[in-house]
Amino acid sequence: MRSETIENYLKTIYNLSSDNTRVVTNQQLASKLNFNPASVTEALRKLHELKYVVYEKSYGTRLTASGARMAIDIVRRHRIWETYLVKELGFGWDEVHEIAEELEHVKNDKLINKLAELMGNPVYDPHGDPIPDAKGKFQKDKLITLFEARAKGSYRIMGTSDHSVVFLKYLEKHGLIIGASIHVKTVEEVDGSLLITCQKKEIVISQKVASNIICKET
Amino acid sequence: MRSETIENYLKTIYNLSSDNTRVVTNQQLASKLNFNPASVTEALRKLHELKYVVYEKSYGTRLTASGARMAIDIVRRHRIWETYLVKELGFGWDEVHEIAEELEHVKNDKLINKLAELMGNPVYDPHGDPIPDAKGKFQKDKLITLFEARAKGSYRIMGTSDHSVVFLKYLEKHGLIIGASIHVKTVEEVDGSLLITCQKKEIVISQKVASNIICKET
DNA sequence: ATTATCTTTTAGGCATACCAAAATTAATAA
DNA sequence: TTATTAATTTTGGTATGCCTAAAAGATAAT
Repeated sequence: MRSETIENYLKTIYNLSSDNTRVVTNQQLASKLNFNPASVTEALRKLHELKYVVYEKSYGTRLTASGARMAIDIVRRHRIWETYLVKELGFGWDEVHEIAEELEHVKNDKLINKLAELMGNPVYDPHGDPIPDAKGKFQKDKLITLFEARAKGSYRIMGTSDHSVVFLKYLEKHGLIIGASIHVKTVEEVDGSLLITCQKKEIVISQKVASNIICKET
Repeated sequence: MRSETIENYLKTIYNLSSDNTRVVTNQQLASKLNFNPASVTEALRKLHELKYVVYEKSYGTRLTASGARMAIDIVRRHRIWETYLVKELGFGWDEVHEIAEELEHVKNDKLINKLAELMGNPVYDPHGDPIPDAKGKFQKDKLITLFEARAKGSYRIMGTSDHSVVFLKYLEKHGLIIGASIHVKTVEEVDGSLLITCQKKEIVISQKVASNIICKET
């Protein structure tokens, strides 16, 4: 199999399986890749032989450890390139996806690591998606403001940068206390506001508030 | 035909034909591309249909205008990437060729032009090969020092930056006067010295001397 | 001019990666 | 449970781009 073919399948399976927690169906893959389902069946059988996926017929597919690693490496390349194009070359965040789709197939660790280093090893790309490091690990411990996070996912509140009574009362009212687990459900591009859940309640918080909440990914 | 296949053929034909001045044989292509001659025949017939080459059987091949243009665009992308990798990312000049071989296939004019701009639109790559501009033209009129040129080719001496009597006598002694045509035969990487011919005589000139001779490509 | 050599082309094959249509299997509803 | 519907797989087919071996054509030497 051509390496680009393998990469496109693994990447798509990874994205559809939400971090490899779910099994992916042939139909999902076929529609995402714009292929005929018959082609997907054929490809999956080969990927199974190559030990990149576990494929049980008429059931579904999931990535093996080596398949997931390869997928994460592709994701890293894609997101580093997107970040580079936006931050260093001045592209708009909406025009970089297609270019990164091609650049991601250039497999050279030194190149990607140098680009990452040049930008201070960013942890999120311009769309707010997390960038795995060279070892394939997603940053989870670094403290960031909720504004910097700008990504769907789960976080734990670790502190605030605004210590005024007004602000702390506001947080307390919504249960946004230190140690609380929150979940970012949507990120509004227009004004940077976030829709989050905290203790089963949904709250919309503004960019301003978000930028004063210090948290870490969980 | 896959665009990468087309590009690899056109690029190779361009390089073998020395700026499209000669006709290229199937065997030359086959050995350069590490393909069987039979495969080359087949590909050339398709490239002829696609109007990228003029191919007469058992004679040879040359690029059409559109084929040459495409080849030059590939050369531009390749050389811009090589320059970028060396100058901006700190790669060694000897390790960038393979990476550029992959990056050159990413066709996005805006990307290449931004990279070029970032570097001040360089006219030579780290190996001393000329970089065509976005319109496919090679720089020929710009005045440069012979040191900057660092490339095999023909030049005309247009002046000097060192006007001392000693220097001018030195030049005169070797016939390196204003208006003289010279030809750079080899560039010594170690010390930047050049082996040139001037009026049929061979002369080695140091980097120091070269950097005081102003010339233009002819 | 004829033979020997070298190059190019033809002919037939193979793997990849896609497709459409038919057959099978699984899921859902009556 | 059976019928219906939906998803998956099988079967057979296509274009691409490479291959080898044999045939044809061009070149060079005697």
